[in-house]
Amino acid sequence: MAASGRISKRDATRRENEARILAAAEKVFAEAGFGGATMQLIADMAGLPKANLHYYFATKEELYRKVVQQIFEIWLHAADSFDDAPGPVEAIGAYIDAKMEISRRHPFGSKVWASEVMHGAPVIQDYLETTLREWTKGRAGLIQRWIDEGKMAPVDPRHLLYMLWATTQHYADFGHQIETLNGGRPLSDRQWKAAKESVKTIILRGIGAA
Amino acid sequence: MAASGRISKRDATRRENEARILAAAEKVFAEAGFGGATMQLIADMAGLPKANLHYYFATKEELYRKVVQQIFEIWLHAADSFDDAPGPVEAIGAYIDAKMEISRRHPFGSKVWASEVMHGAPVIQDYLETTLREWTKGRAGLIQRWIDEGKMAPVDPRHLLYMLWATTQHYADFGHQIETLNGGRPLSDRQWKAAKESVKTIILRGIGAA
DNA sequence: TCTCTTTCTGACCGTATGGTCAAGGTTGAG
DNA sequence: CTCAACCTTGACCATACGGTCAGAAAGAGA
Repeated sequence: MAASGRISKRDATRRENEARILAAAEKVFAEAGFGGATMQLIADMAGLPKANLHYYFATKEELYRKVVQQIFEIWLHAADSFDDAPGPVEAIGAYIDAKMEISRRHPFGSKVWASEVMHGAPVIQDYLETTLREWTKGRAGLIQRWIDEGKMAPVDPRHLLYMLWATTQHYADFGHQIETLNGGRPLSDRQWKAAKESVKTIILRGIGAA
Repeated sequence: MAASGRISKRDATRRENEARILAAAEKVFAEAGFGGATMQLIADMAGLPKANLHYYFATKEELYRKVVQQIFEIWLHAADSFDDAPGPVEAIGAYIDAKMEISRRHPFGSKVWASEVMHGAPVIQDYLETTLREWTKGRAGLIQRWIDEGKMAPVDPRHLLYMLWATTQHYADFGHQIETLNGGRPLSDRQWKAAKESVKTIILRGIGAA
């Protein structure tokens, strides 16, 4: 029974299996693309028989959709940093920090998202047209207000947002390239910190807010 | 015979067919990913029977490799802008212009490249380790010199380069998202110009070179 | 025109993939 | 303990895909 806070063994197993599958799927979709990913590979990586995947997720599309949605949630949540800030320096600084952290912690998710958008967003087009459009409109308005109040230089708010997305996500999506150019080694803690600082410094100075 | 400047009908056809196939392949690989792309679809788009593709390109991998190489060439060529410039403003300004123009003219190529790198660069890893590594080292050194000469603010040259790549390529790779946020319409000439200016303004001011 | 080489193509093949299913196991409420 | 609901899985199926091939067509040189 689930009426109390008690979770039954069934519920626990279900949750764990779903989580395992989603994690494996995220990785496989990121590394092979939707077309290149196979249910068998995801199953192996999750340590479950393939038929079991289809018990939890009827089709490959459905599984993929869940993965993409999961990422979108994380994405949106990072935007909170943007809100409760008095001005552009704090807001954008915190947003860059948050998004860089996501790039570091969820590189697979970022890649799946990038892949989805690059392929014309067949699965999450409606999100783009509703949630993301709203979000963008709101933040662009906020930035415009800061400009009007003289808190930053007059730049096109939308292109600034694109720049923030591009720059931060690049560290996840092109992580392999960066790693190669770093002598084949992943960025160290110190290097990640330097990356964050570089991005923040250039952009904040670039918008005349530092 | 081809000893003279004369091109035989055969050579002409060959060239045209290869070009058609490569163009179709670029588009299909960009829109579906390597795994999602099918030789049949590429063939249809090129207006040739599938078996004919295999006459010109033995395998799907070989065709894909050619597509990626083609892009890499264009990529490198854009870097010329970087060289014959007296200082950061001219060099980086011209580089941004060139790369934005590529994003606009070759969005499919950019996507294929992004996809390739995101999947761990299985095909062009050697290019990353040789040509790109050299190129990056050279430009980073150049930027460092400008910093030492007081022509720009002290920023990490590599992270600046990543920022340039990320920002400019974003307009190709995430073009669909940008289009959606633009009310479903592709960016107009005017908007592309504004994009270029925004990027240049923010980055050049960001590195204290404007 | 004749002949040799290159190009073209419909039909075909083996394989891998997404998805199904029926039978058997496990869990938990009453 | 019982039974219904839920979960697990090996075996199976239809399809679609990359790639092959034999022979027809077309071009180039003589």
